[in-house]
Amino acid sequence: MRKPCCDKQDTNKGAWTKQEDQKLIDYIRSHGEGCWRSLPQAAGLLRCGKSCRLRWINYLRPNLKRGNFAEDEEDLIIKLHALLGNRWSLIAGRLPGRTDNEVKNYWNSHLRRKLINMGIDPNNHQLGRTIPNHQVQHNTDDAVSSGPKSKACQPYACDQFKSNEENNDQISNATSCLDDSTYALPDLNLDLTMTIPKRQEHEEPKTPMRLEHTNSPTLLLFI
DNA sequence: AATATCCCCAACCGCGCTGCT
DNA sequence: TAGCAGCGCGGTTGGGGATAT
Repeated sequence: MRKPCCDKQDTNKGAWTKQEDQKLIDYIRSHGEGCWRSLPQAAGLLRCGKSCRLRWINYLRPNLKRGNFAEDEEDLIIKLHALLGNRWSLIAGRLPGRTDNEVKNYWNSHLRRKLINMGIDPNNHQLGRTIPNHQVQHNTDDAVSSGPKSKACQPYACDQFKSNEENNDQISNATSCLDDSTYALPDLNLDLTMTIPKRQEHEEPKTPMRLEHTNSPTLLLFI
């Protein structure tokens, strides 16, 4: 049995107060991010470290964009979701000032519905068709080296989409508002190079993560 | 104006990954 | 190599505001 991340009896839960926010901001300004487990005590907060980290990353961090997503941000999220599935942190990494939580919430509350209304299955980015098994071999877990976490979403099968596009009038209608010329993966010209903001000088450079996608360019993610 | 329902989003929870001993 | 601690991620929840009746 895993130990809880903190002694929950002594921690506040729920919405953060302005005083708590200020304590967290002050502490991180003078000591920097990190050591989340010991941070609450050091900062005089009755919160668990996880809660502090989340509050900082999702709300208090400087340079966060608040408010509505621009149209180009929406398009980018849809395209990246088609490629990466529910890898919200990777998707958010391509949207300056946006957090994974924000992107995830926006997807679930707006973009999912938008795709559904357009007749597109938001889980696999297909146009309302069941995907034959042999055409979804290159799923997210195969394409992106990571653990067994991803279970909700099949990435976009570009060859399937192309064949649909040739034969189905519905498709051009449904995808028109997504800018057809860029929505189809083979033409997608996304630079998905990702860099770690702060790498210590003594650290070895990480090996790029290779995303291989049938009929699509190889993508390298430096993480 | 009051009540019900819907929807958004901040926050929580559990689990996997990584690094250290 | 195993065990542990800490961090990060994705899924889920619930409070509260917005909207409908």
